[in-house]
Amino acid sequence: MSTQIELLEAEVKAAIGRAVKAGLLTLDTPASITLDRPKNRDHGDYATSIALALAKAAGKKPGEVAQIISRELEGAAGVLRVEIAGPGFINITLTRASQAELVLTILKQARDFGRTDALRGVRINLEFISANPTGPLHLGHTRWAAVGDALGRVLTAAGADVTREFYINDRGNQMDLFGASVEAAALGNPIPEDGYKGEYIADLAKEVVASNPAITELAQGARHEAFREAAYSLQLRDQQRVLDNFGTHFDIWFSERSLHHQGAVEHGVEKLRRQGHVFQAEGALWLRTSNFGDDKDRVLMKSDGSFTYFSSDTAYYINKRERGFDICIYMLGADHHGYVGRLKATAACTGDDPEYNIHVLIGQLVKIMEGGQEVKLSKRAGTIITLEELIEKTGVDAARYTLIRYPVDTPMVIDIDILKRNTNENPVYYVQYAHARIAAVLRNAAELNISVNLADFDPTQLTHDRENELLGALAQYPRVVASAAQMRQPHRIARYLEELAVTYHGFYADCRVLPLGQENPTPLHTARLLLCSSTKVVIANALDLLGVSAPERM
RNA sequence: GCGCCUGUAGCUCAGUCGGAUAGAGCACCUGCCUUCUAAGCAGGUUGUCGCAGGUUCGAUUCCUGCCAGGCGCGCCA
Repeated sequence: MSTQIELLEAEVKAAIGRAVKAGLLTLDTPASITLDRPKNRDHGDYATSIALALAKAAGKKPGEVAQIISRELEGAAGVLRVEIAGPGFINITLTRASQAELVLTILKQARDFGRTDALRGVRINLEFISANPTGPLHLGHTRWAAVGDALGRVLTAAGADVTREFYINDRGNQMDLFGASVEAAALGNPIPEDGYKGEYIADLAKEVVASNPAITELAQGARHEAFREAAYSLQLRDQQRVLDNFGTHFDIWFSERSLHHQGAVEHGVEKLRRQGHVFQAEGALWLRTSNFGDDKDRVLMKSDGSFTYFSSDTAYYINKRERGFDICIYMLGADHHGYVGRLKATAACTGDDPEYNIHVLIGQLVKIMEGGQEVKLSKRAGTIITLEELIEKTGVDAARYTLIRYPVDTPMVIDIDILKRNTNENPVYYVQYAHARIAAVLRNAAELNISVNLADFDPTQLTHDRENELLGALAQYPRVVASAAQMRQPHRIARYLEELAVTYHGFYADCRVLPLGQENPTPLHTARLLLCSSTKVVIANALDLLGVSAPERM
């Protein structure tokens, strides 16, 4: 079950333990050892700077500590050579065969290879997109549609129990304005001053009237409501359809209205009151969020007796926690970063630990280039690019991959023209190509009747540098998944995939996998074939975490 | 004014607890398919890691200040 890295880390730890026991070192054995994959191949298969880190505590020079540890480490399972370099790095070279065992591990675990239990048992509510149902999803939502979904998959792979949730902002002035806009379009009246003006409003109007011709005959008040509700339902369904096509699925579509209907807001206020952070001032009801780092206190109920949007937010958070979620992750756009303080403070007001129970990810905005120019997005002016349009232009895989490839706190620039090109200017093809290439090799191998029986795998066959590099890259995968989950950074999966693809392509160029001409299959052919097969498994698993397909042919 | 994010090659960007000679793609040049997918491989060119201090064996990474850009600071939703 353990990968070679984990085993080696345990060996290093054990070596330190032995040194301490023998009185060679006086210090506490560190809880974890970090092994790095050195960039320079002369530095062995793995390197650790643990001796440098422990030098001070041990009261010795780093070089001496490294000497002591490396002496204990020599002869450990699978270790071929231990060397000390520079100020005290310990460079470890493994026997080739011990590294090659990984192939069997991967092929046995197959789809489960890379899954960890880093977050086992943790119930996570992952909320993202949460758009108003007053228009199509646009590029602002797109980044989250891709990244949020990928994060959900990554957290699941790390063992967490994840629920993806979309909060429908179906309450308030925006909805009325939206309804009034559709109504006006249907009746041929001018769209209200602050109304929605996109073409889709006219389309919605037609659709509403087509499905219910009598709607225009209703009395004004009833008509207004009927238009709003009909348009709402159509628009929501449209959002769901588009997200479905994009491969982003939600477990729960949570209506803000339902929160109010079930009295959750009053319940939330009551809970906060019991915690002692609610107070009355200037005729309004406030939450003292400033006690927990917020810049100012927030109003829960206005002096006119109505609840604020903030009160919905707090109620919603409390509702999530009462549904049993340990961690609530929010994914918000940079234009909402002002919410972080109050959300965290709200969590603290309910008695939660804002460092653990709530996690707010802020995504910087996406800038779009097309035809060499920046495309300005304005819902008002109707110059939005919708998620659907982006998919039409680039395809789901290219769009998803590009959006996920960058950390969310970087403002990113997307050039539509580049995305449209099916060339390796888009790294997704480079990665997918590696997968398709392996698939082709495996197809050809099947025709040649080469054994892919695990029992015929001989790890000592894999002695080429390229094979060694590939094995090293494959061994990284589980820890990449774990760190992507822990850091909430799915882009790490994409970057890893690119590295793995580079390594595979290099291997492929230098290491012939199948027999040439009339040559008979040898154990080396089988070993390389199984190495290819295990690489294919890892690429497919990683692409799956991004929601990107792993094609058999390209 | 206060707060969050960003500043790394000509362009777009990577770079988990500080680690060895700072990386990738694109762009530009040169080689490699009469045998596994050339959407590939190999090689070449490209840097004041925004600036200035500090912390230490060691700083692109941590701390402080400054400069530049993006975004936000309602009893709006």
